[in-house]
Amino acid sequence: MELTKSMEDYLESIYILKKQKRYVRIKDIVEKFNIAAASVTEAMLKLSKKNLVEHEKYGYIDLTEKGMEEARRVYSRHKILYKFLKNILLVSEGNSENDACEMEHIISKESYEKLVKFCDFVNKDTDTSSLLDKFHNSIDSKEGSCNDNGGDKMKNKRLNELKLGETGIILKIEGDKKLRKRLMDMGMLPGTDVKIVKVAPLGDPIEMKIKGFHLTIRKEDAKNILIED
Amino acid sequence: MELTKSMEDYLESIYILKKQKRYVRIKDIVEKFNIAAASVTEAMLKLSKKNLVEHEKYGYIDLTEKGMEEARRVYSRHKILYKFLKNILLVSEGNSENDACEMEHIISKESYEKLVKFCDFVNKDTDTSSLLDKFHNSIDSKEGSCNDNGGDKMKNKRLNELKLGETGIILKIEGDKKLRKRLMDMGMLPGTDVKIVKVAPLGDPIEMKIKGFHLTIRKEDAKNILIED
DNA sequence: TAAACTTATTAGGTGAGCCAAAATAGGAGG
DNA sequence: CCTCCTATTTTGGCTCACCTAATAAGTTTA
Repeated sequence: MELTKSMEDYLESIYILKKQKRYVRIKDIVEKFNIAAASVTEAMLKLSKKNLVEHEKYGYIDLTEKGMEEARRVYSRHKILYKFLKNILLVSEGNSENDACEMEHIISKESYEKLVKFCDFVNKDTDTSSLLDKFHNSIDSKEGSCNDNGGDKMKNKRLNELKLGETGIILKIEGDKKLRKRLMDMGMLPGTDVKIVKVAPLGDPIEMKIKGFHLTIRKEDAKNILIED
Repeated sequence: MELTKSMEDYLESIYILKKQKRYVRIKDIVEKFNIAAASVTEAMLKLSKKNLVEHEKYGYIDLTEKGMEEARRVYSRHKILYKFLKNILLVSEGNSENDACEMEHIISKESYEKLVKFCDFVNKDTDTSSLLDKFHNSIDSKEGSCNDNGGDKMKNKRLNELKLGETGIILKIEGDKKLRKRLMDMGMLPGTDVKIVKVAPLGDPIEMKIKGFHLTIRKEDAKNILIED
């Protein structure tokens, strides 16, 4: 199907309006989005051609079964995103709503499903609520730790500087060609996630998990791998 | 400033490429996004005019101080979203990356900051990790509970059907005009969040929290308020 | 029932962001 | 120094999602 963000927005708003008003007309959508009526008329024409909406000239607007499905798909994403932002992260109502409105169009099915499970889990598990309270308290107190961008310049580490249990993403591999090739053959490509799983007594060698399997390299070699975390 | 998604993407990619390559050229960006070189040339022109990028014809591309700031703002959002999706929700690498790539442009400052704190909290608090493990285990086992859209039709409840502690969003208020006006004057407008905080023995009256203050209404009246959760 | 008002449609136009094809610049090797 | 190849720019065109202004269809009301 592949709908644009706008088209999804129109379908979703028709869906919501119909729950409240029984009859939806061009004007309702105009008011909802604050756009020119001409734009809505045009959009309804397009959606009609795609069999997502029924709309005869100067008449009421309705969703087809297909349109309903799409609208529900989008709206269910909206709701879970809103809940997560509002109730778990304690984002303000306005920002939760706006962010949910945008993210609903782009979140993948997998992320959506995992987020549903996460919210479910937080709701049902009793241990979680006290922990969540703890988190909510901590939000207000310490205002630090959050570098929007200013301040420290996000300087990069090298692989040997990562501590046990830490994770990072490979940014770049330095050193001579031979070494670079050898490391890359082992799966160390820029963009790959690594996690340090064991460090020998003197910090050498270092064992890491990469692409699901374990890999051990010498500290000397690790110095050639730039990491960002 | 108000940059479009595309422009933010270009800035971000230049930022990342420069960390890896020292010199960034049109071709690098072409390869990164798989678009025509003409589009990149055009975009660089626009960014130059906005003083975000330095680029002389047929030469190297560099970020100005201002461009660097913007790039870092976007990139820091990317990283935290990726981490959250990948490490907390256990979304696959590909989807985490793609979703982060899109969401980075739209997430509000507040949501971003709260998400940073949340990830921080999860990392530092030791109680959390065991709980997170519990969540991660639960992900694989129960595959249910996640209605993408099919199946149940998201039917709406009425306010009196909400249980203690549950939350919902007001969808619509029915009943005669007088009642509707009275309820709306108390702040019950469509779109408002409510949370049930107390229910008297026979389910009447019902006390709820709405817009920060408490409100008590009769069960009879609550039946007129449609809720979606 | 016709004027007055509201709502919707048509027509024509804009900017963003992409494209293909043609023209041009820069660098490497003969 | 010229030729060839690749990288870049120019040109002209396309779609999407908006817009304004003019027109037409419904609706209300005197």
